[in-house]
Amino acid sequence: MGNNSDEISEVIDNLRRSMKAINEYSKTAEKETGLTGPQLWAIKLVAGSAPIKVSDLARRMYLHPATVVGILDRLESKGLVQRTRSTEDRRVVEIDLTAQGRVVVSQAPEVAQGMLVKGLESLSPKKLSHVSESMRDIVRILGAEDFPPQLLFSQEVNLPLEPAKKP
Amino acid sequence: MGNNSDEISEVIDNLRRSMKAINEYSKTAEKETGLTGPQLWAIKLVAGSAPIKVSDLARRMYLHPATVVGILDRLESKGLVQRTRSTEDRRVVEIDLTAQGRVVVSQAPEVAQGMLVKGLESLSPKKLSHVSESMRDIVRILGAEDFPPQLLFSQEVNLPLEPAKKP
DNA sequence: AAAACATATTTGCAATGCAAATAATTTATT
DNA sequence: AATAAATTATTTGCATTGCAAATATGTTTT
Repeated sequence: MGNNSDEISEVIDNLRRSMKAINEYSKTAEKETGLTGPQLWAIKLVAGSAPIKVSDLARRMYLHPATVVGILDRLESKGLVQRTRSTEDRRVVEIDLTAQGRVVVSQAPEVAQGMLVKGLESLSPKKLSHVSESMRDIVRILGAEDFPPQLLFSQEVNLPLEPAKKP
Repeated sequence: MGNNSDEISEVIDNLRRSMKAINEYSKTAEKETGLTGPQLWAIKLVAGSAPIKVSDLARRMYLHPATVVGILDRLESKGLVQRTRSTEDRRVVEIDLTAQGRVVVSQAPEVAQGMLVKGLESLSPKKLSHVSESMRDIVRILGAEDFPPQLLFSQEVNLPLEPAKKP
């Protein structure tokens, strides 16, 4: 170490800045939609793969089912989601968006993701590949290769961890 | 857009993975120290610049003073910090570490930061400069250049936003 | 049929976080 | 000097997140 030290601490600062910025933008989205972060996250996940079981939703959010039940209670009381007990397996509850919920989701900004997509698209291919490689380095350093991505702008990521339903 | 799309979504995934990893490590640190994230954060800030006023601490944590008071209550009841009312300005309360608090801070792992420092140090200078530049790009994309870094391993960052005390 | 398992929920708890009100003190204004 | 205004920390009240443990109901396995 020695003269790298400034560059290193700059990288870490910038990582923290990015995290803070992403969280801030998510806070802005909260204000615009009237939903809290977890609520927004949950409703977007629902929007992406409705109908979804409570347990699956909890799995994707890495939260305890009891926590998700609370979040769903609040979303339901705002009229944004609805629960229906499955007829196939009467233990499970399927979560769906209401019409109002669809409106909210469609208007909810995806600010951080949106900015990132737009900004990254504007980079030269060379620069983009540097960024891409750098993020891989950071992920490797953090030993986070196996962390599943959490909340994405594309719908077909984040497959459920459970086996598919039976025929 | 088009064929960049995979690379872009990979960057975003990796950014999220990193954030998640950093948060997870902070959770681990919580378990080891018996302190919650905000408590650990607060006590480290105190350690870095004790004695510190409540209002300064709140400013540095970007939290409402009332919130910080609650955190300090819990740290104080664990015997890790102590409050002393300033004699110069009897409105202000100075926060200090207790001996026990110093022990906790000295043993508290800085996992995420530690791993990053170590990992970044092991990169070749060329790679490090790519990483460094890439993080600058991301910060610029997010418009986060002016976000102050929050929680650093070095003590002399994060200067208070208030004017210096008068002579 | 009984035991084991799975699913969602309820209850009870602790912590974060804010806003508004309050008490004490200092600074500014008249 | 007296009053008004501003600052500092705190208290109170509230909503939310988050978990663990217990419960109710239903399904699968033995």
